[in-house]
Amino acid sequence: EQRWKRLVKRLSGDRRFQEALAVLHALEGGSVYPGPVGYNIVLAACAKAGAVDVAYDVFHNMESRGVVPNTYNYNTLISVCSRTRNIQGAFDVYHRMQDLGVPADTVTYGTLLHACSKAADLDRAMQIMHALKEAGITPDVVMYGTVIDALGKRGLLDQALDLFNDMKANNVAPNTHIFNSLIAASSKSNQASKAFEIFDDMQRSGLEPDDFTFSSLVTACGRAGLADKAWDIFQTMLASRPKANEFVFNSIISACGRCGQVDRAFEAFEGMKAAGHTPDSFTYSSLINACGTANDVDRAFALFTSMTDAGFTPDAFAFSSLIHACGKANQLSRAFDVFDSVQRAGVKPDLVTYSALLDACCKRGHLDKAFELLHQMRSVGLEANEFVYNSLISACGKAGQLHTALDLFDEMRSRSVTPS
RNA sequence: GUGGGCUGAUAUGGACA
Repeated sequence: EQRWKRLVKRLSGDRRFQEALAVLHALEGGSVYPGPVGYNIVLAACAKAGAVDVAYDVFHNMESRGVVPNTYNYNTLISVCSRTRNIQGAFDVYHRMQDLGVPADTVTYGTLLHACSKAADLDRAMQIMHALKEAGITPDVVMYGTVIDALGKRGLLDQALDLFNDMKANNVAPNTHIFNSLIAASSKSNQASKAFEIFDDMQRSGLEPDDFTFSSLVTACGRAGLADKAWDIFQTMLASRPKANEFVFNSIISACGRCGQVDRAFEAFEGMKAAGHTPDSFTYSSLINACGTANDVDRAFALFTSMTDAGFTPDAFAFSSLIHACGKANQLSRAFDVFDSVQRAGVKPDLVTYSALLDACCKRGHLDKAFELLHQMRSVGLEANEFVYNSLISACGKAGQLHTALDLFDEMRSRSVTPS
């Protein structure tokens, strides 16, 4: 009886959706009835794979086979829209289920809220929250969590905290997700002390901090320049939870790097490997950055080499970090060498790669080279952003080229790039 | 009626100031 489920799961997990459907069709009229559950396994796999069109096909296929979609099926379809930031599609599905009298549940609302959040439509999310309360429905902990997290990601820490209080006033008990979101929100808003307040609150509530908690805390310290505090909390955590995951290690490496603590960053790097984790692209670019921040270009290059020796393909982040390190140490020709090697490595330089090099040129007063790069990036379809304009304008200013600076400023405004 | 299955929320890396 469970065999067909495993088969359908495996097939749809391998993106063999048509074969999965064929299995469901073959079961029709037999002794087992996969029904909405069977189709939802396929739908959920489409959602994970981001295969929107296939998901709709599966949904229609289910209907045409006389299987009436239930709340779960509609929820999954809403989730598909949500993942692809198709907020309109999500609400269309919701309205359709209302029209057909299929009851919405907490998951429906939670998924809709998540859709709003992914599409950065916080007003709509708040409207839903209010509408639910008007209808006498108290949002559950996941709904609160979704909106709290969305607010935090937009830098609206105070509103996130307001909602946190609102949920407690409604007797909804905060869980680990909620506290972790708030700690991450504090980190994003560069409020490390707030992060620790929430951390204390979390422990007073009897909840165990997890890897999410610690990586957010460490990141908060790193952003605030609290090197020792980052290291402290990391060490304390290791004492009680030696099996921290790679996120935690990457976070401490990055935090140490930001604070100019290269040696600690490398110590954590060793600890990471000793813990059995394979360093990933986050690890390497954080380390390169750590070297760059400390003006140790040679160490950055050595690391870059060991990274490729280990069979790792550098990505645009690694290259940009290396270019930035060269620029910061006034090694412009080396920066250009790296830039050339980007293309050779088959990596597409992106806006940040260009702007790192362009800024290095600007800082050295090589306006000609900077404008050449501007031209070059435009020729591959990359437009200048605020960072690029700022670099150029400030370099023109220093070089006494006021006309050019003003022209750039006008151009920037006419393209409605916000000056800062 | 009850239980179960498929669906929703959290953390890490690069450029100007």
